[in-house]
Amino acid sequence: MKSSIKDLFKIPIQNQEVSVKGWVRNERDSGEVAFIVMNDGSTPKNLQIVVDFNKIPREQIAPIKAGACLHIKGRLVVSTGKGQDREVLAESIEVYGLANPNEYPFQPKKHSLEFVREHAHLRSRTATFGAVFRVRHALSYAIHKYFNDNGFYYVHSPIITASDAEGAGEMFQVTTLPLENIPKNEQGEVDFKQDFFGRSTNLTVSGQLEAELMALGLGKVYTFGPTFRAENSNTTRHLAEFWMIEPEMAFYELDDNMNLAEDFVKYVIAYALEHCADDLDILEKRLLDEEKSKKQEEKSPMPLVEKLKFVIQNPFERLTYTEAIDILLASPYHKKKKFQFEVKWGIDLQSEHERYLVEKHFQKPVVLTNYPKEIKAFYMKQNDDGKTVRAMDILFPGIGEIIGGSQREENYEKLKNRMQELGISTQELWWYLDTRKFGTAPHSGFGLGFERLVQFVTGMSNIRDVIPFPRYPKGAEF
RNA sequence: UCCCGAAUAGCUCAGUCGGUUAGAGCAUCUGACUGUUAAUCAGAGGGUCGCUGGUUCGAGCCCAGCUUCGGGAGCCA
Repeated sequence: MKSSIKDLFKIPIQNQEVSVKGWVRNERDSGEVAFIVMNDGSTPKNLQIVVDFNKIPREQIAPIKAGACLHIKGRLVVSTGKGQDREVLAESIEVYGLANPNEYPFQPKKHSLEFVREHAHLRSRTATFGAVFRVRHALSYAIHKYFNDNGFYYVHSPIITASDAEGAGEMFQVTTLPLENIPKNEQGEVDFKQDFFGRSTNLTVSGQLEAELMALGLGKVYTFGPTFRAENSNTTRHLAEFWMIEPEMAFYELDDNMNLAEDFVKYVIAYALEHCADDLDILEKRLLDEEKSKKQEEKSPMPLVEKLKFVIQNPFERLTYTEAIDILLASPYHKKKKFQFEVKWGIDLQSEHERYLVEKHFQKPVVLTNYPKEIKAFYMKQNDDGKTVRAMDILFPGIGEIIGGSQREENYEKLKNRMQELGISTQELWWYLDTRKFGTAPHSGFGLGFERLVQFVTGMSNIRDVIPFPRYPKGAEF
């Protein structure tokens, strides 16, 4: 295998011949020598190339500017300058591709995230986004490792589905019908019988229902794939295309589900801390720099790495929805009428309420359980009180709900009745109901928005900056 | 989708009360410098002030609409 810059930082420095390929971050000359700062994406560290004009003519490196791609052959030596322990004395330079400085968008200076976002096709070459995407990879790998090591099977839920019953949001229609001449039936409705699947289909909003089918046969499974919402959401926390992790476990009850969720999320954060220390260091400095101009109350209470360590070292606070409402009602915020939305039992908690609980009251992740059934999905297991369901949401500081899950209703009659109450077609979801008809079992699961996890770990405030090519309303350019 | 804010050089931004030739830092280019760390120093080039329309003797500045971006909210993960 060819050696990367990451490798070159690990080997002993012995004046040996090395080959470096990468992109120029910065270039400067000083009298008889020039310095080229190179990065190849393998590590956040840059490698300094020293060019002696007695060996390589000045004219040859004159056109080399930030953004160019080079192949350097030279010797790995101890650096005589400060700031790095090693550097490469160039013996030959092959130019793979120059970058015209009048056109290449990134200059050797600080850019705003907004500007870099507009050049998403090139942003993996920047220090910040290199770090974000390496951390994203590490988290992704850690997720698979965790589940694999704990006896879960990775199942692939379909991207195209016919079910629209989950009610998770607006969906993207999938069709081969000609848009300029849509076939209609005798009632004047769109005739989906002529469509590719012979029925109306859409991009999946969740793999949960399919994961349940698989769990009730394989035991413990998880999905990790793209999901789609056609909501007109313009926020720093929503995407039209995002990746979701959805474990589903037979014979797990609500407490087992909570234990798993907490252990899982702590594991993947710990993995990132262990394997992405350099990247997290860059991201922590970036965040501190970004927050310099903010008011004290808007600043993060602790630096990024400290925050991540705090989360994995302390138990999450667990309480019921009812207890949470009581805390909110007794809070000084409520008494001073600082909440914009009314607090009373039965409401769906607003962002401001979740933030109060997580950031002000407990100051750590919070797990809320046993929500009113009216504000939760049809498939959640109903409690004996007739009012609540066995739901659990994990709330994180800064990003709100990161995990939503529940024990599922395994009783055929109760599930069917609840679907009918909510006007969900039991005929369309006959296959889902079948699992309760044949050998039903208690089971539980949860969903985790992957990008929100990446946001939390990297400290990036906009979700569009933690996925390489974000999809959002009016945004699908790259 | 709703509320608030913004759009001026390649980037980040300033631009006073509506008034002559629209500025700065960085980047770029030219030159200087025997090892720099976002090098430094000297000089130069670089503008359809987001778009459309309006008010006015006169608009970067005022008004309206549109577009895009940012912050917050809703929907949610």
